[in-house]
Amino acid sequence: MDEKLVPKEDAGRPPARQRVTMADVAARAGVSRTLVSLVLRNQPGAGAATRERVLQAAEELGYRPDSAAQMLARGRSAAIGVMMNLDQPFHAELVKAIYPAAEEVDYDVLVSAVAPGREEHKAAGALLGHRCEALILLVSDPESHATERLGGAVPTVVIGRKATTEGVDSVHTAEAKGVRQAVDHLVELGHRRIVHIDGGKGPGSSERRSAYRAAMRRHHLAEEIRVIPGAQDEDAGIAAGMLLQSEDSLPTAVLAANDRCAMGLMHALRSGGVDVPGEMSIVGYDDSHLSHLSHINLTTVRQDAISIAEQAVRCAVDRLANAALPGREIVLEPKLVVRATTARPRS
Amino acid sequence: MDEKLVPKEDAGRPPARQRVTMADVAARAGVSRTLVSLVLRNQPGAGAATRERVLQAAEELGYRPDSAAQMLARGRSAAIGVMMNLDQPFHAELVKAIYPAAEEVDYDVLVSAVAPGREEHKAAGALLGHRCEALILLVSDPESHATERLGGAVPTVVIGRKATTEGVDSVHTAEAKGVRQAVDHLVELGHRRIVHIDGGKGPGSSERRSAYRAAMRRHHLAEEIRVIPGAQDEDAGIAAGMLLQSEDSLPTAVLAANDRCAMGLMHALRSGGVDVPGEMSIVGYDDSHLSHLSHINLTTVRQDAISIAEQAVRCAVDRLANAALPGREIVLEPKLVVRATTARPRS
DNA sequence: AACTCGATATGAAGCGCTTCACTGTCGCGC
DNA sequence: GCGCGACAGTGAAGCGCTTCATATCGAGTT
Repeated sequence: MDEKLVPKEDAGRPPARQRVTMADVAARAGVSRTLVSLVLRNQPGAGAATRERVLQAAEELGYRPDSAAQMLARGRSAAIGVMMNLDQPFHAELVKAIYPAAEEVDYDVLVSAVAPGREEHKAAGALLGHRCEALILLVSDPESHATERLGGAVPTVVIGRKATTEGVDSVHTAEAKGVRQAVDHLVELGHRRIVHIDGGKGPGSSERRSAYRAAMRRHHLAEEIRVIPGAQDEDAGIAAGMLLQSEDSLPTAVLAANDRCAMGLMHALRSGGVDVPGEMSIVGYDDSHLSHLSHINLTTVRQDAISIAEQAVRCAVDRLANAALPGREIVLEPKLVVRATTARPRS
Repeated sequence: MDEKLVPKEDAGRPPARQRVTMADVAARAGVSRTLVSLVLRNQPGAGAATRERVLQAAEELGYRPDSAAQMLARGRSAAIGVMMNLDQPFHAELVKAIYPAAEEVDYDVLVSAVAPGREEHKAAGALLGHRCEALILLVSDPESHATERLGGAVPTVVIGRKATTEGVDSVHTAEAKGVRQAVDHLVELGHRRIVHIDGGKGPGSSERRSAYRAAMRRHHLAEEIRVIPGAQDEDAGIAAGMLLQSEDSLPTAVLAANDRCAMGLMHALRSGGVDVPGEMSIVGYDDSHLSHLSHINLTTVRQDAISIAEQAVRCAVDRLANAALPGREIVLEPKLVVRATTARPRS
């Protein structure tokens, strides 16, 4: 008899705090497990008094539903998986925005990060193992198209670049437009020698590169086109800054790969005694934390993390409702934020 | 008969890609589900040929074990939950280091981030719902002691400060020692007017504050003690930089709350024409990405994310093996990294 | 008085997996 | 030639939950 009651405690171990289960709550409230289930999910079917009793019992026992069991029983996880890269501050912004957006449509969020020794397919694989119903991939390597196929039939949204797989949605900003706005702004101020430090193989950089070229041509500045190979970090900006200063004459404006790159550039220039924006104007990209800072006050192109997140979640949910939807590409408008690092050229 | 075989497709919906389950793999390989389970977990008990056949069947079907079902059946999740704050770059470092450390001891990692509208107890609660066997809390608010109690009997490790709850372990660096090293270094260089910009209510800042005071006293510099209230971000550094420049005379050295704060300070000083380290030496705290950068080259106090992560995982695992362990406090040695922002005072 | 009905409650089945106890089948030693 | 252990493989139970079909009952309806 009591073997049945205490099946787990034979192993000589201390009483081994058993998990509080629904049955415990049911017993304490003197009702069936089914009813506990109903009450805890706010489903109708229980009387007010009973409901109260159940809630109290749950509270007293510190009951917490087991999400694994829930999902198994329900046949769905009610979770959206998000793959991110911890090195990218913008990813952090996106994830922060995805949480509320997913909650809005009653989904949990599972985060899986790419880390050294934990490549994209591993990170995304973990999400699939947890039976996430949809995947949102914040890619950092624009070449890694394999990951977006990993999901197979699971609705997948790629953030940061166009998806290349049939049936995979994507959300990103119109890089070209942002770059064009930046170039237009500089040209309007009177700049002609506008250099671009590119983002190497980072997300969006090839688009930005060609948009820069196109924008320059539109202003009949084809001869002034100059792309300095870079990356999306401070070091690239510093390197570019030193390169430029080692040359005969400085350009009057630089369009950096992103804010971090712009920061590095500014640092290098100011250390070298170059006045920004007096002698050189600088435009960043991202409108990250950095750029707001009072003394930095970087002119930059803003990508709106909140709308991106909302759109991505919406894509996922729509496709969840109708898997046959054709792949969508949602392109958001970036916005040039003019601050203090751009001005008329001196000459 | 065939009702049994296709129980789900009656609902008029399109064939509804069924999840590939172990039974599918078993059928295709012509063995029992049990055997598939064994093979997939590399357990002995299957012949080499069969094993091969099963693996191939799984491969062909794109089978992926359902971790919820696994955990339900096993009675354990084999996962460690990590609560982090996406705004803290150092948390990112820690999480990156926790992944491999956990893998080492055969645990998965579940990440749950604090975000606007998703407070600590919610983030940690989600982890508990997923039945994480242990919790690692990367706290950003040193006052939020309630979260560490949330886990109840679940092994909990707090990173970043001392735990205040019985039976909760903690891992952090010896703030005092790091600060002392920094002050010693500055004093050795000949500085006497050493100011500290504190980190407000950020993690570790009250410890650093009092360690600064103590270190100054040890050098008989009690009269020079000066703490400027700040925060752990660039803005605080900028504000402090402007404040200092508005005064009659500058101190010769500043110990900043952290690297970001130091960055802001440097920015403000250099914009104001103050030479670093010529006129003023600066020491940061964290040894984040930023400080390595060639042109920044910040002297700073390193906290070793990798060891912290390893220790935290070890604490969790140890307590998992023996819940009755007394609460441990693991204090790691910080290390002063001398770079280019500190030098002898000019005078 | 027999009935229907909504509100409240229950039991049993089953989600996909692991585990445990078990069945065959060999090959080997005595 | 028989028993025995090792190996290969199986079936059934059960993890904690949801869901479906069903039971119970007092109040209205006819």
